[in-house]
Amino acid sequence: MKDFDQRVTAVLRALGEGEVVSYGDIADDAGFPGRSRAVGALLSAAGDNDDLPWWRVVRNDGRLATDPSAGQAALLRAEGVTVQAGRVRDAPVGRFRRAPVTPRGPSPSP
DNA sequence: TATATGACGTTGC
DNA sequence: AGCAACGCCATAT
Repeated sequence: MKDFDQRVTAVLRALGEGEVVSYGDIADDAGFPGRSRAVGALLSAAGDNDDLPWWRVVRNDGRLATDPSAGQAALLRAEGVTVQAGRVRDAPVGRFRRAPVTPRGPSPSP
């Protein structure tokens, strides 16, 4: 196991409920800035490994990582994250590392 | 070893 | 806001 994998895995396991981060943020926190794509490859290799909260990982734009078939939207909603049109809305778009999820219902009036 | 592919990110239009 | 092109890194063939 490479240090990269070990680090990324640790960061993922450190995430809590409703905490959504992007690939780039994970790589950055793991100490490997710029390897966002490598994180995706790692999760891809992990596959159905439930030990890793892959569903809490989204794109930097807030869009879901995998296809809707993966059920990532449902998993995120189960943790209190608001997903609309395949996109996370509980966090500021751009760089939302450990975005604090606002547990509330339908109130889209920022 | 070289080429192609992809669970990404940024920039430009 | 959305879409296309380029760049970057790791795997697979």
